[in-house]
Amino acid sequence: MSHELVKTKGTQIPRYYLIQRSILNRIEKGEWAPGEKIPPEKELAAIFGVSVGSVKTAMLNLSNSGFLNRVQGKGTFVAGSVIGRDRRRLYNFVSDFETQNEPLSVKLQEIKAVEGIAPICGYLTLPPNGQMFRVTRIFTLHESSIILSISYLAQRLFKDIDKLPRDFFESNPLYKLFEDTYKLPTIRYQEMFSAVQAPVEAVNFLQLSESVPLLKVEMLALTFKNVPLEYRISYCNTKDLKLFRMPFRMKTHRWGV
Amino acid sequence: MSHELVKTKGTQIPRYYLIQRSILNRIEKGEWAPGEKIPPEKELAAIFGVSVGSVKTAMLNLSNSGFLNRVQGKGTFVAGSVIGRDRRRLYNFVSDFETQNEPLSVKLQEIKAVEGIAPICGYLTLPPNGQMFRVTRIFTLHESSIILSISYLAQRLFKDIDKLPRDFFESNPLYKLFEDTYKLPTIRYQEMFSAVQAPVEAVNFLQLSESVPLLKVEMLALTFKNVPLEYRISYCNTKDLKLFRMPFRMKTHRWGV
DNA sequence: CGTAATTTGTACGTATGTATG
DNA sequence: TCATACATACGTACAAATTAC
Repeated sequence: MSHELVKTKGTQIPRYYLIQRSILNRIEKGEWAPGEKIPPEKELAAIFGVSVGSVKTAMLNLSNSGFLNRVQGKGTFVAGSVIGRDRRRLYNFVSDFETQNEPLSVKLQEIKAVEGIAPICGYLTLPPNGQMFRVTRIFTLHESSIILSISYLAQRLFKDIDKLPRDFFESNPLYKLFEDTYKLPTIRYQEMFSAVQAPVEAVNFLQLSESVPLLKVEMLALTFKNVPLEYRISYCNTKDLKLFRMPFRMKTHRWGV
Repeated sequence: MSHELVKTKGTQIPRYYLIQRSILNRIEKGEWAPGEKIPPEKELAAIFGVSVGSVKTAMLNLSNSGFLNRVQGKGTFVAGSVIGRDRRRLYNFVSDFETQNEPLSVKLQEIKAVEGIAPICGYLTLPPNGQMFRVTRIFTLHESSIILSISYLAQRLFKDIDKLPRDFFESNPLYKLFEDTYKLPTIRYQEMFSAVQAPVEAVNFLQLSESVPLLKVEMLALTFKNVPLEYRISYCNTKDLKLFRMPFRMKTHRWGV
């Protein structure tokens, strides 16, 4: 029994926190991959040389923060991307506060190697002439095009993504592709909202008769250690449907509030 | 010692959940008001006839969900509105992903009794000719007007709010006024985003030379039992600054991830 | 199909550490 | 310095879900 936590006496850092960090470290290094089962509480308690209670606290914290999924009777598993964690998506397109969410369908328009676009290289921590892929997609609802989405990815991280079959892009969300094929789960993301006059590409792709105001959403998706994965610009036609943010609810123990 | 939890044996509902509900119930009824100190763990354990551990679990859940604030050595206190819970606000106006948040200042433009505006009465669960107050405010940054914000409140809930001094509206956020003066904390809110051509009021108040695209944010703020408090339309000029959503982080125990 | 083994969930009791006033 | 109240930590027991036999 090799206790990994050599000593905590004399320190003010709680043991469960050290365990959290240790587990998270293994996940970040890919030692424990998304979907994988990690050792049970009792086993971890032995490994770390602490009580099951301390391991439980650590695992509950990591579960609450979305890094682990715990299932009674089965075990504890490494979670994937943030975005897919909740059953429902964070954003939906609705016509009113009361109406239900409508599912959008995706169509891949183009995937192309590009390089050196000024502010985007900065977001992706690439040099000014950095090699990127540009993924252009259209989101439609009932035959009408609602969103033009343009994603930029570092070629370094997503080798040969342009060789993948189109189907990969249309049957799954992009973050799922990152996670499954490239082992890069999305851990957090930032968003910026603004309103713009529709640029020409948007007028074409969204089949607008003229330049109308569009909701522009810029998103930066990051994985572990704040490494940027994707910078995305979405132009949303909010004439009929508006972008709705679900009220956030966190789960705590199994019986949340 | 009058045990409030008569029995849980034979049921599948955990004790800590019943305690949660009981505490939350007292808060909703105003028995324990925002800011007030609630009995310590040991005392509650005696009241409910359970162990301190069960009370702790219940209180941690309520703390994580934002209904309670716990301070080591002081006690547990009833929290106020969601919006002010985190130190930083959920939304900020920035020019770029990297830039820091800029503090906006508020100016009350007008507060007026109005009635029967079609979809808004529905949002506020008022009859079609319902009596409301309309609060018009301008948010500025460095002398330039960024946001025109129009709030609608039910007169029934906010009696004589139009008699309050202007200062009340300009020195504090609106949710703070709701909570402090009317004892109505904001428990959750929904938002809808869209892009619109600036309407005439916005052109005037935001001193626009012409009609430009504006980010329109509709918000519905709710208190306990999903009672609507405020329906707000914000027109944001995103020419220079964009609406930025902070990456969400939840706290679990004191030493979060 | 029932039974046992595994694993997490709930619950109790106790002891000690640490922040607050 | 001391009492109070929450935080951390241990150990134990049983319940409930899942899987394998």
